[in-house]
Amino acid sequence: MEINFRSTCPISSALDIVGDKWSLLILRDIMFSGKKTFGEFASSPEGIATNILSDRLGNLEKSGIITKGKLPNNKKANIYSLTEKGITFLPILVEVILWSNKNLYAHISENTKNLAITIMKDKKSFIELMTDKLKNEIPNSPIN
Amino acid sequence: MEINFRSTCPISSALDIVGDKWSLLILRDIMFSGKKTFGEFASSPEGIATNILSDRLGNLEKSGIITKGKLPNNKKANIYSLTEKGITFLPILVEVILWSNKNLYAHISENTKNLAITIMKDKKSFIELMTDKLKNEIPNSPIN
DNA sequence: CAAATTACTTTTAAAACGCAAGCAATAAGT
DNA sequence: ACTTATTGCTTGCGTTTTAAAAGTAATTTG
Repeated sequence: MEINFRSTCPISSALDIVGDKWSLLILRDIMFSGKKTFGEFASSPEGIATNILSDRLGNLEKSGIITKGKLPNNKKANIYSLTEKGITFLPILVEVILWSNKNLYAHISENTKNLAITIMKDKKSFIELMTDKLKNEIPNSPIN
Repeated sequence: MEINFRSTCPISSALDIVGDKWSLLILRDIMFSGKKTFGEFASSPEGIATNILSDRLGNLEKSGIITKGKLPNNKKANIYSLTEKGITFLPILVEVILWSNKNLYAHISENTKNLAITIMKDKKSFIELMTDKLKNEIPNSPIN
Protein backbone atom coordinates (compact mmCIF):
# COMPACT_ATOMS: atom_id res chain seq x y z
CA MET A 1 0.00 0.00 0.00
CA GLU A 2 2.97 2.25 0.77
CA ILE A 3 1.07 5.40 1.68
CA ASN A 4 3.10 8.10 3.34
CA PHE A 5 0.90 9.08 6.24
CA ARG A 6 1.42 12.61 7.46
CA SER A 7 0.61 11.73 11.05
CA THR A 8 -1.17 9.17 13.21
CA CYS A 9 -4.35 11.24 13.25
CA PRO A 10 -7.33 9.25 11.97
CA ILE A 11 -8.73 12.17 10.02
CA SER A 12 -5.44 13.07 8.43
CA SER A 13 -4.79 9.41 7.61
CA ALA A 14 -8.16 8.86 5.97
CA LEU A 15 -7.49 11.95 3.87
CA ASP A 16 -4.14 10.49 2.89
CA ILE A 17 -6.07 7.61 1.32
CA VAL A 18 -9.17 9.19 -0.23
CA GLY A 19 -8.64 12.90 0.37
CA ASP A 20 -8.43 13.98 -3.23
CA LYS A 21 -11.11 15.40 -5.49
CA TRP A 22 -11.99 12.13 -7.23
CA SER A 23 -11.68 8.98 -5.13
CA LEU A 24 -14.88 9.49 -3.17
CA LEU A 25 -16.78 10.22 -6.37
CA ILE A 26 -15.83 6.80 -7.70
CA LEU A 27 -17.15 5.26 -4.49
CA ARG A 28 -20.28 7.36 -4.83
CA ASP A 29 -20.82 6.07 -8.36
CA ILE A 30 -20.51 2.47 -7.26
CA MET A 31 -22.68 2.89 -4.16
CA PHE A 32 -25.44 5.17 -5.34
CA SER A 33 -25.50 4.66 -9.10
CA GLY A 34 -24.49 1.03 -9.41
CA LYS A 35 -21.67 1.92 -11.76
CA LYS A 36 -19.04 -0.73 -12.34
CA THR A 37 -16.97 -0.05 -15.42
CA PHE A 38 -14.32 2.43 -16.43
CA GLY A 39 -16.59 3.92 -19.03
CA GLU A 40 -19.42 4.41 -16.57
CA PHE A 41 -17.18 6.24 -14.13
CA ALA A 42 -15.75 8.34 -16.92
CA SER A 43 -19.25 9.39 -17.97
CA SER A 44 -20.10 11.02 -14.63
CA PRO A 45 -20.93 14.69 -14.91
CA GLU A 46 -17.81 15.92 -13.11
CA GLY A 47 -15.74 14.78 -16.08
CA ILE A 48 -12.72 13.03 -14.67
CA ALA A 49 -9.83 12.68 -17.10
CA THR A 50 -9.27 9.09 -18.10
CA ASN A 51 -5.68 8.97 -16.93
CA ILE A 52 -6.69 10.24 -13.50
CA LEU A 53 -9.54 7.74 -13.36
CA SER A 54 -7.15 4.95 -14.23
CA ASP A 55 -4.78 6.10 -11.51
CA ARG A 56 -7.48 6.40 -8.84
CA LEU A 57 -8.96 3.01 -9.64
CA GLY A 58 -5.48 1.61 -9.22
CA ASN A 59 -5.02 3.38 -5.88
CA LEU A 60 -8.38 2.27 -4.54
CA GLU A 61 -7.60 -1.28 -5.55
CA LYS A 62 -4.17 -1.13 -3.93
CA SER A 63 -5.78 0.22 -0.77
CA GLY A 64 -8.20 -2.71 -0.68
CA ILE A 65 -11.25 -0.50 -1.14
CA ILE A 66 -12.31 -1.92 -4.50
CA THR A 67 -11.48 -5.02 -6.49
CA LYS A 68 -11.10 -5.43 -10.21
CA GLY A 69 -12.71 -8.39 -11.94
CA LYS A 70 -14.23 -9.59 -15.15
CA LEU A 71 -17.64 -10.90 -16.06
CA PRO A 72 -17.42 -14.42 -17.48
CA ASN A 73 -19.21 -13.47 -20.68
CA ASN A 74 -17.32 -10.26 -21.31
CA LYS A 75 -13.53 -10.40 -21.36
CA LYS A 76 -13.29 -6.80 -22.45
CA ALA A 77 -14.70 -4.71 -19.66
CA ASN A 78 -13.29 -4.75 -16.17
CA ILE A 79 -15.86 -4.52 -13.45
CA TYR A 80 -14.95 -2.79 -10.25
CA SER A 81 -16.65 -3.76 -7.01
CA LEU A 82 -16.54 -2.55 -3.44
CA THR A 83 -14.82 -4.65 -0.82
CA GLU A 84 -16.11 -4.87 2.75
CA LYS A 85 -13.65 -2.13 3.55
CA GLY A 86 -15.02 -0.04 0.70
CA ILE A 87 -18.56 -0.43 1.95
CA THR A 88 -17.54 1.10 5.27
CA PHE A 89 -17.28 4.46 3.53
CA LEU A 90 -21.05 4.59 3.30
CA PRO A 91 -21.67 6.34 6.65
CA ILE A 92 -19.18 9.04 5.70
CA LEU A 93 -20.83 9.64 2.34
CA VAL A 94 -24.23 9.71 4.02
CA GLU A 95 -23.09 12.47 6.38
CA VAL A 96 -21.62 14.41 3.48
CA ILE A 97 -24.93 14.19 1.64
CA LEU A 98 -26.75 15.46 4.72
CA TRP A 99 -24.24 18.26 5.11
CA SER A 100 -24.75 19.46 1.56
CA ASN A 101 -28.49 19.09 1.83
CA LYS A 102 -28.37 21.44 4.80
CA ASN A 103 -25.72 23.87 3.66
CA LEU A 104 -25.88 23.84 -0.14
CA TYR A 105 -29.59 23.26 -0.52
CA ALA A 106 -30.09 25.75 -3.34
CA HIS A 107 -27.28 24.22 -5.32
CA ILE A 108 -27.90 20.47 -5.26
CA SER A 109 -30.18 18.53 -7.59
CA GLU A 110 -33.75 17.59 -6.76
CA ASN A 111 -33.21 13.85 -6.71
CA THR A 112 -30.38 14.19 -4.22
CA LYS A 113 -32.66 16.26 -2.01
CA ASN A 114 -35.08 13.36 -2.07
CA LEU A 115 -32.31 10.99 -1.18
CA ALA A 116 -31.48 13.22 1.78
CA ILE A 117 -35.10 13.09 2.90
CA THR A 118 -35.06 9.31 2.74
CA ILE A 119 -31.88 9.21 4.78
CA MET A 120 -33.16 11.64 7.38
CA LYS A 121 -36.29 9.59 7.96
CA ASP A 122 -34.21 6.80 9.43
CA LYS A 123 -30.50 7.14 8.98
CA LYS A 124 -29.51 4.01 10.83
CA SER A 125 -31.86 1.76 8.87
CA PHE A 126 -30.85 3.35 5.60
CA ILE A 127 -27.20 2.60 6.25
CA GLU A 128 -27.92 -0.93 7.44
CA LEU A 129 -30.15 -1.75 4.49
CA MET A 130 -27.78 -0.26 1.99
CA THR A 131 -24.79 -1.98 3.56
CA ASP A 132 -26.52 -5.33 3.25
CA LYS A 133 -27.40 -4.64 -0.34
CA LEU A 134 -23.83 -3.69 -1.16
CA LYS A 135 -22.46 -6.74 0.63
CA ASN A 136 -24.58 -8.93 -1.62
CA GLU A 137 -22.89 -7.33 -4.59
CA ILE A 138 -19.42 -8.38 -3.50
CA PRO A 139 -18.22 -10.88 -6.13
CA ASN A 140 -18.42 -14.54 -5.05
CA SER A 141 -19.71 -13.35 -1.73
CA PRO A 142 -23.09 -14.94 -0.96
CA ILE A 143 -22.02 -18.53 -1.44
CA ASN A 144 -25.52 -19.91 -1.79
CA MET B 1 -17.95 32.61 -2.47
CA GLU B 2 -17.49 32.02 -6.19
CA ILE B 3 -16.78 28.29 -6.08
CA ASN B 4 -16.86 26.53 -9.40
CA PHE B 5 -18.92 23.49 -8.62
CA ARG B 6 -18.26 20.53 -10.87
CA SER B 7 -21.83 19.31 -10.68
CA THR B 8 -24.99 19.47 -8.57
CA CYS B 9 -24.06 16.32 -6.69
CA PRO B 10 -23.92 16.93 -2.92
CA ILE B 11 -20.80 14.83 -2.47
CA SER B 12 -18.96 16.43 -5.32
CA SER B 13 -20.03 19.89 -4.15
CA ALA B 14 -18.90 19.33 -0.58
CA LEU B 15 -15.55 18.20 -1.94
CA ASP B 16 -15.38 21.37 -3.99
CA ILE B 17 -15.44 23.29 -0.70
CA VAL B 18 -13.37 21.21 1.72
CA GLY B 19 -12.05 18.37 -0.45
CA ASP B 20 -8.39 19.14 -0.18
CA LYS B 21 -5.75 17.72 2.11
CA TRP B 22 -5.84 20.52 4.67
CA SER B 23 -9.22 22.19 5.21
CA LEU B 24 -10.70 19.41 7.29
CA LEU B 25 -7.57 19.29 9.42
CA ILE B 26 -8.07 22.91 10.36
CA LEU B 27 -11.63 22.11 11.39
CA ARG B 28 -10.34 19.11 13.31
CA ASP B 29 -7.88 21.33 15.18
CA ILE B 30 -10.60 23.76 16.18
CA MET B 31 -13.11 21.08 17.15
CA PHE B 32 -10.98 18.49 18.86
CA SER B 33 -7.95 20.44 20.05
CA GLY B 34 -9.46 23.83 20.78
CA LYS B 35 -6.95 25.52 18.52
CA LYS B 36 -7.71 29.08 17.51
CA THR B 37 -4.67 30.89 16.17
CA PHE B 38 -2.61 30.72 13.03
CA GLY B 39 0.39 29.55 15.00
CA GLU B 40 -1.55 26.76 16.68
CA PHE B 41 -2.77 25.43 13.35
CA ALA B 42 0.72 25.69 11.90
CA SER B 43 2.12 23.63 14.77
CA SER B 44 0.00 20.56 14.00
CA PRO B 45 2.04 17.47 13.24
CA GLU B 46 1.11 17.30 9.56
CA GLY B 47 3.18 20.42 8.97
CA ILE B 48 1.09 22.65 6.77
CA ALA B 49 3.06 25.41 5.07
CA THR B 50 2.13 28.87 6.31
CA ASN B 51 1.07 30.11 2.90
CA ILE B 52 -1.29 27.18 2.42
CA LEU B 53 -2.66 27.69 5.90
CA SER B 54 -3.24 31.33 5.18
CA ASP B 55 -5.03 30.43 1.96
CA ARG B 56 -7.21 27.75 3.55
CA LEU B 57 -8.20 29.97 6.45
CA GLY B 58 -9.23 32.56 3.88
CA ASN B 59 -11.27 30.01 1.93
CA LEU B 60 -13.00 28.68 5.01
CA GLU B 61 -13.83 32.20 6.08
CA LYS B 62 -15.17 33.07 2.62
CA SER B 63 -17.28 29.93 2.70
CA GLY B 64 -18.79 30.95 6.03
CA ILE B 65 -17.33 27.98 7.88
CA ILE B 66 -15.10 29.95 10.21
CA THR B 67 -14.86 33.58 11.29
CA LYS B 68 -11.80 35.65 12.06
CA GLY B 69 -11.74 37.83 15.13
CA LYS B 70 -9.56 39.31 17.84
CA LEU B 71 -9.45 38.97 21.56
CA PRO B 72 -9.89 42.32 23.34
CA ASN B 73 -6.67 41.98 25.31
CA ASN B 74 -4.52 40.77 22.44
CA LYS B 75 -4.50 42.90 19.32
CA LYS B 76 -1.82 40.76 17.76
CA ALA B 77 -3.26 37.32 17.28
CA ASN B 78 -6.31 36.58 15.18
CA ILE B 79 -8.57 33.98 16.61
CA TYR B 80 -10.52 31.76 14.29
CA SER B 81 -13.82 30.29 15.39
CA LEU B 82 -16.33 27.93 13.91
CA THR B 83 -19.64 29.27 12.67
CA GLU B 84 -22.87 27.29 13.03
CA LYS B 85 -22.22 26.07 9.51
CA GLY B 86 -18.72 25.01 10.50
CA ILE B 87 -20.02 23.05 13.46
CA THR B 88 -22.16 20.96 11.10
CA PHE B 89 -19.01 19.27 9.86
CA LEU B 90 -18.77 17.42 13.17
CA PRO B 91 -20.84 14.38 12.12
CA ILE B 92 -18.67 13.94 9.04
CA LEU B 93 -15.47 14.10 11.06
CA VAL B 94 -16.93 11.67 13.58
CA GLU B 95 -17.61 9.13 10.84
CA VAL B 96 -14.13 9.60 9.45
CA ILE B 97 -12.65 8.92 12.88
CA LEU B 98 -14.73 5.76 13.17
CA TRP B 99 -13.69 4.69 9.70
CA SER B 100 -10.01 5.03 10.51
CA ASN B 101 -10.46 3.36 13.86
CA LYS B 102 -11.90 0.36 12.03
CA ASN B 103 -9.68 0.30 8.97
CA LEU B 104 -6.39 1.86 10.06
CA TYR B 105 -6.37 0.66 13.64
CA ALA B 106 -2.71 -0.31 13.71
CA HIS B 107 -1.70 3.06 12.40
CA ILE B 108 -3.58 5.59 14.50
CA SER B 109 -2.54 6.94 17.88
CA GLU B 110 -3.76 5.57 21.19
CA ASN B 111 -5.63 8.65 22.29
CA THR B 112 -7.60 8.73 19.08
CA LYS B 113 -8.54 5.09 19.64
CA ASN B 114 -9.92 6.15 23.00
CA LEU B 115 -11.85 8.94 21.36
CA ALA B 116 -13.32 6.39 18.97
CA ILE B 117 -14.39 4.24 21.90
CA THR B 118 -16.09 7.21 23.49
CA ILE B 119 -17.89 7.98 20.27
CA MET B 120 -18.99 4.40 19.71
CA LYS B 121 -20.52 4.18 23.16
CA ASP B 122 -23.16 6.71 22.17
CA LYS B 123 -22.56 8.46 18.92
CA LYS B 124 -25.69 10.56 18.93
CA SER B 125 -25.10 11.95 22.40
CA PHE B 126 -21.47 12.60 21.66
CA ILE B 127 -22.36 14.69 18.65
CA GLU B 128 -25.12 16.54 20.47
CA LEU B 129 -22.98 17.32 23.49
CA MET B 130 -20.04 18.39 21.39
CA THR B 131 -22.23 20.49 19.13
CA ASP B 132 -23.62 22.32 22.16
CA LYS B 133 -20.13 22.86 23.51
CA LEU B 134 -18.93 24.26 20.19
CA LYS B 135 -21.97 26.50 19.85
CA ASN B 136 -21.10 28.09 23.17
CA GLU B 137 -17.69 28.95 21.76
CA ILE B 138 -19.13 30.98 18.91
CA PRO B 139 -18.06 34.59 19.57
CA ASN B 140 -20.78 36.82 21.02
CA SER B 141 -23.11 33.87 20.84
CA PRO B 142 -24.61 33.12 24.24
CA ILE B 143 -25.96 36.57 24.94
CA ASN B 144 -26.44 36.02 28.64
C1' DC C 1 13.94 47.96 18.96
C1' DA C 2 13.43 42.80 19.47
C1' DA C 3 10.45 38.99 19.27
C1' DA C 4 6.42 36.99 17.69
C1' DT C 5 2.62 36.57 14.61
C1' DT C 6 0.50 36.86 10.26
C1' DA C 7 0.45 37.85 5.34
C1' DC C 8 2.42 38.00 0.93
C1' DT C 9 5.75 36.71 -2.87
C1' DT C 10 8.94 34.01 -5.29
C1' DT C 11 10.75 29.73 -6.66
C1' DT C 12 10.25 24.86 -7.16
C1' DA C 13 7.72 20.64 -7.30
C1' DA C 14 3.72 17.94 -7.94
C1' DA C 15 -0.77 17.02 -9.74
C1' DA C 16 -4.14 17.34 -13.16
C1' DC C 17 -5.26 18.10 -17.72
C1' DG C 18 -6.23 17.17 -22.79
C1' DC C 19 -4.76 14.56 -26.28
C1' DA C 20 -3.40 10.63 -28.62
C1' DA C 21 -1.24 6.18 -29.21
C1' DG C 22 -1.40 1.35 -28.00
C1' DC C 23 -3.53 -3.01 -27.18
C1' DA C 24 -6.66 -6.63 -26.56
C1' DA C 25 -11.35 -8.38 -27.03
C1' DT C 26 -15.46 -8.43 -29.37
C1' DA C 27 -18.72 -7.27 -33.21
C1' DA C 28 -19.83 -6.16 -37.97
C1' DG C 29 -19.26 -6.25 -42.82
C1' DT C 30 -17.95 -8.74 -47.08
C1' DA D 1 -12.26 -16.54 -42.65
C1' DC D 2 -10.50 -12.03 -43.04
C1' DT D 3 -10.40 -7.48 -42.66
C1' DT D 4 -12.38 -3.47 -40.44
C1' DA D 5 -14.47 -1.10 -36.94
C1' DT D 6 -15.72 -0.51 -32.03
C1' DT D 7 -15.34 -0.88 -27.15
C1' DG D 8 -12.71 -0.63 -22.88
C1' DC D 9 -9.31 0.53 -20.96
C1' DT D 10 -4.00 1.80 -20.12
C1' DT D 11 -0.10 4.45 -20.84
C1' DG D 12 2.74 8.26 -22.21
C1' DC D 13 3.59 13.08 -23.54
C1' DG D 14 3.65 18.02 -23.31
C1' DT D 15 1.12 21.74 -21.10
C1' DT D 16 -1.39 24.02 -17.59
C1' DT D 17 -2.80 24.40 -13.03
C1' DT D 18 -2.21 23.88 -8.30
C1' DA D 19 0.42 23.08 -4.13
C1' DA D 20 4.47 23.36 -1.50
C1' DA D 21 8.76 25.38 0.67
C1' DA D 22 11.24 29.06 1.64
C1' DG D 23 11.99 33.62 2.04
C1' DT D 24 10.39 38.40 2.66
C1' DA D 25 7.49 41.94 4.39
C1' DA D 26 4.41 44.03 7.55
C1' DT D 27 2.33 44.58 12.03
C1' DT D 28 1.87 44.29 16.80
C1' DT D 29 3.36 43.83 21.44
C1' DG D 30 6.38 44.11 25.18
